Amino acid sequence: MKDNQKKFSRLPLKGMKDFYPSDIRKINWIIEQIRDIVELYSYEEFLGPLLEPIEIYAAKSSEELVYEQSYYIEDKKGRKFILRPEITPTLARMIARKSQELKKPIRWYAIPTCYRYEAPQKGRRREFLQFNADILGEDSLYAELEIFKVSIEILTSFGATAKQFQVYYNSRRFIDAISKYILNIPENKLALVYKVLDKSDKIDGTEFEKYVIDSFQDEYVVQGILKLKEAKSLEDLLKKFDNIPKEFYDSEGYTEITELGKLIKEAEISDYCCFTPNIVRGLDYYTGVVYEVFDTGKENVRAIFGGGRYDDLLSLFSDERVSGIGFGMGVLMLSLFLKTYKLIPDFVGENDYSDTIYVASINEKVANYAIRIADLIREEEIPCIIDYRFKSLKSQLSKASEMGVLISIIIGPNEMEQNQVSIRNMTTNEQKTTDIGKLIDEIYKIFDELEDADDFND
RNA sequence: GCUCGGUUAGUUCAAGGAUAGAAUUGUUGGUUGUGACCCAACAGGUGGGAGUUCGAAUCUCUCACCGAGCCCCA
Repeated sequence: MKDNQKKFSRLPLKGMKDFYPSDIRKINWIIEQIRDIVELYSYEEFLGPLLEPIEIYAAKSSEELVYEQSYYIEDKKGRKFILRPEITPTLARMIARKSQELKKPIRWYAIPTCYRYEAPQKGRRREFLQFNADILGEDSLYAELEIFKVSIEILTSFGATAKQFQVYYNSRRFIDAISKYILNIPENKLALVYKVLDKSDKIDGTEFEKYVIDSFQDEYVVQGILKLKEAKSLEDLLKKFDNIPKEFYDSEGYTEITELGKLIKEAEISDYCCFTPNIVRGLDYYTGVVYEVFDTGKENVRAIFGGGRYDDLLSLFSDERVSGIGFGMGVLMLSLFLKTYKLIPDFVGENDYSDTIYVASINEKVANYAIRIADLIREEEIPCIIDYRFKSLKSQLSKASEMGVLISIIIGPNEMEQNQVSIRNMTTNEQKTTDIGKLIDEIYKIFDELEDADDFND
């Protein structure tokens, strides 16, 4: 009889995803690899609450935006909280709380689940994992260099090459200097310059030109911005301008870019890095060097990840000035990149039972004995599965074989009486009966044989 | 929020108004304590709602969801 009751939808909520074991295996594999890299650089993991007060996000952008594009919840007292759309404000809060106590520079990373109420699309979901790493309290450009190196190493550790991705960097201070000393743009229009440049890669040539003209009526400025968009290198860019004043060359922005270029060269990561004057990033709080990592191919147009330097991150929470540089990376976007270049090996998604022992029992009378045997094996930290069907040995071994188990243990009344077990090598069909005391040794022996056979095959 | 394309067993696909099929997966079995092949049985489906129609998986509308993009992107 079927009941006619309506069943609920099996799908997760819009923009959310169910992670089955095979999905989790891939995600974990990716995350572990990233973790290995940042821990080599001695970054420490932190994490904060999923809920935060709305103000700490609203302060950075308009409150409307936060309400429109965030999940927020109300507690029983009617207070509104936000499901974190990013973790940087939480980081700032946590640093501000203990800034006197924490040794600088601070190197921290986090892998928070974040939420944004937006239309899902390629590389973007409403619930997503983000990897963040930041250095705080290190003002020198070596911090930038380190962040670049970490970014590059994360990707190369997966096997990605300089042909597949590039770090495009710039400095907002450099744009400031160009604007101020060369283009004579008033300071209150700087934000507009950032905004226009941020658009430059997103809309095509003629439309962009129109957009620039609409934004700045001045012909000289318009030409200047177009030069910023087109320049392939620093020298190339500066060649396009006549009469560059000395103040420009003395400016913080110019020296920062040239210094950083030098550091990149010395660190031998020039192949991966490229100065690109139209990279500015959308975020308001960036003040210095900004960068984005792009897939160089056509398949993933979006940035894989990006970051930059922010000088007064703590300002929301304290008067103390701590400068930081960091990046945030969507794990989903990274996995798309890795998939594009086939950098996730097939075995990652598959469950591996090759180190697992399968215990099959002839009948239920030996169940207790079988459980004791399994515990013995687990005490050795060897994974062990018991088949509780106690049916035909045929079906039990068949199951073990299907799963890819390499060693099975067979237990019946005969073995139990003698305090023995039968141990079967599933690849060679060799089977022997031994005393319980020798079980573990026998298991290791078979594992060794299997490994040798494996080496021989290679 | 907008535009376009989708939605049929767990999965991949058929059926283009009348009986929804296959492959694969899953479960069980193929006789006493020995797996991989093979065989059999069983299980499992038209996203929700409304309309047109004698009759709708199929045509129309609508909602939901999925996908590609746009806007946005902390």
